[in-house]
Amino acid sequence: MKKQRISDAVIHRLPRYYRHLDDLHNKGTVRISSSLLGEKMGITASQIRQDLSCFGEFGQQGYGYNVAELRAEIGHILGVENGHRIIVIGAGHLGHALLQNFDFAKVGFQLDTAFDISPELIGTQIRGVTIRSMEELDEYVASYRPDVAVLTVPQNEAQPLAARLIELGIRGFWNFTNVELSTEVPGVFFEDVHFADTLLTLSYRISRS
Amino acid sequence: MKKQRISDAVIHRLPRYYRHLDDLHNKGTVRISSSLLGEKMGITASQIRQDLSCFGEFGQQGYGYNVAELRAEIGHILGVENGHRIIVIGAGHLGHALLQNFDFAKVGFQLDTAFDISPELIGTQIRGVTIRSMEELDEYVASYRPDVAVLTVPQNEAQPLAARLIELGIRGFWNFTNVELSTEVPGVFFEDVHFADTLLTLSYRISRS
DNA sequence: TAGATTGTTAATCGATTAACAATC
DNA sequence: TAGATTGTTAATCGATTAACAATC
Repeated sequence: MKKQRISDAVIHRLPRYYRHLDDLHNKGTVRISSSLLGEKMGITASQIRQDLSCFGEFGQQGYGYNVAELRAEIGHILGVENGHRIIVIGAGHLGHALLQNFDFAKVGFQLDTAFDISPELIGTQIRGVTIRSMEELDEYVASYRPDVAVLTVPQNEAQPLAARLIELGIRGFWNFTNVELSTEVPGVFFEDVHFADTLLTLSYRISRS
Repeated sequence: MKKQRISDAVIHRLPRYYRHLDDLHNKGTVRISSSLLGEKMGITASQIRQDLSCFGEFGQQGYGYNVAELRAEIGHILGVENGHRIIVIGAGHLGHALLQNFDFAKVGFQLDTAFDISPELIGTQIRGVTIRSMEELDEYVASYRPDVAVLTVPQNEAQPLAARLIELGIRGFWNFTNVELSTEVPGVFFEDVHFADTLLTLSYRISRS
């Protein structure tokens, strides 16, 4: 096992490994070789072994990998056992869709609560999660200290809201607004989900085929 | 201008360029140099010039790039003027959120119609888009020939549905189900939006900071 | 044991960055 | 003109692939 900085390319493949291993696991597959997994994922066996070697030795010569074990190891690397706590800010259509459909627990997140400004929504529940007033936000975050905030608010509110939350100790943002967030504060991370970008990539591809 | 295969890395940066240029354009910025744009985007000026050189010469020595012009050029490369036609399949929470909030026109797509199985939804409209019965799907696609389908249906329906749509001539899939789609048919493209992957990346980062 | 498959080192390939002549 | 900044070529860096000894 080499001990070095993990490249972004590797980090971005980890969730994919996790997803595919989870898939195999659910199908009852007990063992898998790097070549078979590579075939399934459309990457080389070499790359898989190289990637995994950044984190340890999880396989066995002549056998391959135990699916359940490797899945758990990668889950561990990704931090799914850390019980990170998450809140949703903005319960409009998209926020509502996430609250209703997205399985936060499956990726190891504990969904605590949601916030919105709309009086009709405040006090209601979606799948057991209470929607609170934005006025309670500061106090809530200060006392319950969630790790991550999902931002499904209007564009122009995103950056100031993020700044406010960073000050209150939030360390991760799952950002669905179409702005790229940033901060000077170290140890704070953003994952910007730009829907339009992927659709434009698709547009590019079908435009020249 | 070098004429060669465009790498995925470049293709994935194009929408970002487009977004940032659009942003500058909306702010009234007339010209921008590669170094200033790079600063804004967090990449090197060299990379921007190298990327753009794959498609042509859009700048001027000593001046930089005209924002409106470069924005239009990249839009053209991405195919936003092609008026691609798109349909949404599945008008549950996520499909509904997209219909309600996502600006398809802004990325050059013409949103034709949506489909769902729910009798309560069929016949209703969301932002002027009619929701039709899934039973009309084949006939509709066969006669109106949309280019792209947005898949916001249950996981297990995704792959067979995609196969069916490919046969009917759909060439692009904006896939929000958590399965990776594939086909043998050439000229068909998939953009899988895996929400969980980005959240897991975030989990990884906050777990080790 | 023989076959399979790992983890790792070395080789290759490609992408990013630097440098600079050309020129607006 | 002088300064700025491009497009492109060359240099560097890093990521992917290939190869193989180790070993289950």
